[in-house]
Amino acid sequence: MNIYDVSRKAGVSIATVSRVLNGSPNVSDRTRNLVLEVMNDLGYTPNVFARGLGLGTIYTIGIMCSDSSDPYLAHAISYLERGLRTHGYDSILCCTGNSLETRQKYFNLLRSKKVDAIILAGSKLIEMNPMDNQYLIDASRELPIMLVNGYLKGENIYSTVCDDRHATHEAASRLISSGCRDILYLYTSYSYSGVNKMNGYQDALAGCGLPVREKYIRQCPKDVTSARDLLLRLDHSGLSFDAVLASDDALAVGAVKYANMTGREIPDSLSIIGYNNSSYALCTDPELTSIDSKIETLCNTTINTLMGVFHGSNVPTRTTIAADLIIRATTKF
Amino acid sequence: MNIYDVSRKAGVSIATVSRVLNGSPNVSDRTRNLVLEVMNDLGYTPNVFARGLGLGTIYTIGIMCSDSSDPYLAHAISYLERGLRTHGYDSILCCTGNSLETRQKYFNLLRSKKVDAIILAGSKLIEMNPMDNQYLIDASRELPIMLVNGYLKGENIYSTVCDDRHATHEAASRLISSGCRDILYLYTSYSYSGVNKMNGYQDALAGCGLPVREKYIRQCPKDVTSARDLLLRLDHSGLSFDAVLASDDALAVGAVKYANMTGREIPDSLSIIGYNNSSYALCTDPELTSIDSKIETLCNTTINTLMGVFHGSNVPTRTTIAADLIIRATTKF
DNA sequence: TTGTAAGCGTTATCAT
DNA sequence: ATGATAACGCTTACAA
Repeated sequence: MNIYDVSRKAGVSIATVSRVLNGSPNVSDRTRNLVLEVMNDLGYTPNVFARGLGLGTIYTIGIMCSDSSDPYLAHAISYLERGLRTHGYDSILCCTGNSLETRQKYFNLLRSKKVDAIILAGSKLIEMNPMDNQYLIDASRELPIMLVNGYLKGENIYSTVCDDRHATHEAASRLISSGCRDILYLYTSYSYSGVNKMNGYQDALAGCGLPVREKYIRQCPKDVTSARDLLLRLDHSGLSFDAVLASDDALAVGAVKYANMTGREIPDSLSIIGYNNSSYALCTDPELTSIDSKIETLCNTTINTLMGVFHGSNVPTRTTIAADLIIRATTKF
Repeated sequence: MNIYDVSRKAGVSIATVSRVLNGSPNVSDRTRNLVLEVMNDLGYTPNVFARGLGLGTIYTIGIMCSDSSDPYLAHAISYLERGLRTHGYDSILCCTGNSLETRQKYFNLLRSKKVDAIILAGSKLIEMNPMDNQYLIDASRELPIMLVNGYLKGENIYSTVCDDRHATHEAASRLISSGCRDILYLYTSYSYSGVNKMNGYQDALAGCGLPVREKYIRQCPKDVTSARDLLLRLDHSGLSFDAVLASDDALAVGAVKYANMTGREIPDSLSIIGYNNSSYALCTDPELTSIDSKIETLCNTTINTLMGVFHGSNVPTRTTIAADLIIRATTKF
């Protein structure tokens, strides 16, 4: 079943069928309807390969992420996929894990599939060592590279980022205004976004004349239990803190559990702020104050920018979206 | 840059290049190495469209799900994607939402992309009305249809399901053994899996000589707050219950929050069991007893079955995986 | 408005 | 072991 079958049955040439297929205006209504009807009768669907061969594109975007089961990335993928589809694009998903090597391998695999663009979701996909991102810069000569919440400078590379630094700056400042002095900062990774968040925290302390102490900046695997246990250990070791600012809601949930275990009152004895305003934030008692990183807006903006690139519009290399502080019950303000 | 460039530079025919590309044994080592070297020099990558045109396959599997941001499905997608990739297959992701119409549309879209198989993740994609699944049965003549935690009878349709019925049966039975008499059952959807879970609950009650009461079987949107509020309302309306068995951890978390708000002791005054053993289960105090539905095993089995189908092995139409009851602190056993 | 025919880059089938 | 060439099914000039 191909375009020839349709053309034969409709009594027109394959060129005409192709025109109908591609919505060319140079077809009479009568012919168009005839062809459409035949297509329907035959249950004809055009062959994408043949089409791709001619067009050099398949209306498919590659999406890379480290792990699609992470709630933040899962939402990102969901929004990206939905958004792309409304523009008539499919998505090939690629979860790369955390090794640079496999990431490059999958990146090339996507390129070999002739995807029209590659979206990198999550700032963990950008390496801190500039050399390690060279493959992206090289590839960007051939196809647009879109970064969701990550930044990399380059000719055909477009970044949409959340203003994480400003967000944690505000969060920490408000903790300080509400009387907190010993704010523990919990983070998981040193990504573009991770560094910005940490800087915001540090700037806020410095801006208020408070010391930035190494001991109050702690790395922790991104899961509830690890965070809870870390805080129990820190507490046990004699470190005193009256607030926890976390780079992810999972860590903040761990802080709530630590407080519950040790009998500390939230927010009177311990204030807690999470990040991402995920469904985790509503799981705890009291519910988490959290920074909404606007993942949906981030994804939609990324897609709009990409469509702009495809249409040759003049689009910004970098778009910054402001985060929102969602105030619930783990803070005194 | 194509196969002609390589053939010219290597001084051989395109047929020979193609043979090298496809690992044909009918090439002398000398020629093979020569061609390989030229390919490397030129940075040549074969064109997937042309290849697909000839082969009629692109080593790509379509994955459909209702919503990739649901934690259960997000994990499923992650496992499926990873597993397929280890077998050399790509995945095209398609989130369809809950309307049958868009589902059919996307299904056909995947078919038109000539994917080698379609995996339907989550039992919500199978309709209760058999007529509405006809499109799957029709399509299964052309390509294998794989169901993850859903069942549909058909020639080329393969199901891998979790024994949900047995799981809730055991959970409810143990609640009863531990002294509970008024077990509230919370569910979200009437899917294949949803119905099985409910039946397990009902059977357990009946098996213990307890009445199955309509009032104790309640539908609820799959989010923490809705579940909490529903329970508050039921409590307020005078319904008395001493246990909650939920079809999803999110609902069970809502039950914990209800208990916290009303001051009911867990598990002494209220026992709670969730489903899926997701990260939600560790967010609450006390932590949730939950049924582990073995999503990873489900996905891996699905992929193994699919590879079996591709290789013409004799594979089972339906594979059932047993769930595990993970006992934590919201039950008296 | 419609048709003809030349690509597009592979794979596969013949010969040799 | 290698080469020539015909598919594969579409798009797109160019002609009519």
